[in-house]
Amino acid sequence: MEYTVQKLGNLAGISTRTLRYYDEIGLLKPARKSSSGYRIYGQQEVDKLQQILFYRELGLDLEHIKNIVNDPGFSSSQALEEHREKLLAKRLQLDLLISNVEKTISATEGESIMADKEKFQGFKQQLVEDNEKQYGDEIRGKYGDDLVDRSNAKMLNMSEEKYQEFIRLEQQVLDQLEEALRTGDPSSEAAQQTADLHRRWLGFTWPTYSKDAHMGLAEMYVADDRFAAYYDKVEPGAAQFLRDAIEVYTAQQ
Amino acid sequence: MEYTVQKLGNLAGISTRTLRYYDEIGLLKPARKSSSGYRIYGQQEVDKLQQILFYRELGLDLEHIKNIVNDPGFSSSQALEEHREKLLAKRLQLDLLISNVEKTISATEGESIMADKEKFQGFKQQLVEDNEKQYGDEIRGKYGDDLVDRSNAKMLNMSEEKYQEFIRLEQQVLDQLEEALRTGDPSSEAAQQTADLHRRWLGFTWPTYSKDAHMGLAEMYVADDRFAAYYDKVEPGAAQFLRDAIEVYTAQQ
DNA sequence: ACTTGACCTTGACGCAACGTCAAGGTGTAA
DNA sequence: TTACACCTTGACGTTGCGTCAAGGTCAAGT
Repeated sequence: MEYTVQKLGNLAGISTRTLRYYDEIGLLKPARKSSSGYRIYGQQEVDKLQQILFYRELGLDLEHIKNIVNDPGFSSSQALEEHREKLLAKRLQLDLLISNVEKTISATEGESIMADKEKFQGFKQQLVEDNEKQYGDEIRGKYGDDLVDRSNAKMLNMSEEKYQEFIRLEQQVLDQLEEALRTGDPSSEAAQQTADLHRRWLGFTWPTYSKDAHMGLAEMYVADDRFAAYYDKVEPGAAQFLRDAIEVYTAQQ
Repeated sequence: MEYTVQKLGNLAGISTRTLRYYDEIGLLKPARKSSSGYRIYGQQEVDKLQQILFYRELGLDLEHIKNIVNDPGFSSSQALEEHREKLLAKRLQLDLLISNVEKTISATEGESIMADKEKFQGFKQQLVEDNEKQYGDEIRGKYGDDLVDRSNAKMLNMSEEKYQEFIRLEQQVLDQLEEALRTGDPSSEAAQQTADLHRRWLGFTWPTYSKDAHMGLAEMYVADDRFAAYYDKVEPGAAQFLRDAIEVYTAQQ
């Protein structure tokens, strides 16, 4: 039996465009071309197409399929195994996505205040992850894996009331920082109060306190644009000012 | 604070190209442009970007995000709910994919004969599904839902030994059909034997036998290119011949 | 012989969300 | 002034086709 594009397309349940495309990328070439240039497929091509569609159903991309069906020596089992890994990873990601979306939905239902909170939570979580990626090794090297992990866990599992307190305190730090900035002096009473508030604020997310870690974080506030921006919202230079205040604070205690 | 593309990019952890793109599609436009044409973003834009990235993390496409962040009246909860449905559907599909890939892998491990078998299984399954889509209503209307469902279930759950028999019988049908074709007569002994073999072959997948259903399937062999192609592999016209033989067979019994 | 109408061809744009050059203007520190 | 980092717009590439568009081919009916 010989088939033109449409015949084969109907047979296999695919469009003629798809067959032209497969020809174009060398995945499935017709057995021959008629005198007028028509693509003519034979039985071998039908069989091969069946293989191709089988692997396509499994979600492999055409480049891999090309290798599998054209190169008999190609390890299709290895390709499938790799493909499986990719799919599993994709599912993990998808599960995470779904749980995040659901969390967001249930938060949105509970009024917009909660929505903001959840948004912030998500943002925090992302911050933690980003931070982990960028500074993870460094901080872990300095303060140990355990501290970092416990800090993250503590933040993400905070209770509702604690969270409200945490938020209030955060705002207080910002307010106090604004006032302290007007003194222009990092060792002023207002500035030192800011540093103290900041220390208490840290208590919500850090399992233990140490001057070194406190100072290290302060340094990061000026080194990392993302943190700097958070405090510079108050006023440009606020992050630097806070860092200086904390330097005095940690030296005094 | 004001930000150029790179500053904002670093702050948010995205590329400048992404910011240009968001500007281009009207998702996030800079607060203003400097005299030399530089994009300048302000605090509002930073906040908006944060929202955008939050929803992006949840996997929403930019078009939806645009609606959510630009149109305050837009129901973000509805968008999220729809998004959730889509994700769940995706996960179902993914689960199915993974199970198919794993089946294929374990089949491939048990030697290439098994690989062929599984491939065929998959193909059959697809055939059943396709067929269901195309003729489902029609057949179901004619013979009842139950018969169709049970036929599918029977085929997909066939035991290993049964399956081997099934395969052998299938080959016998084809061999016998080839021989019968040489007689050129659908009522010949050879042709009637073919029809009988075909009947027995059906017994493997059909829960009950009826002449009507047998004849109906034979009609489908010539009506549907996919089935026709399967038998026309033997020789062009084989499907038609088989149909004719079955017509005689069912009339005689 | 001529006209439909169904089939075939190649070519090229569109899709989502950017990555990645390329060519050229701008800002600033040495 | 020279370097160098930063900015701009423009445009192609990615994946797997869908969807026209403009134009040949083939069998059937008139």
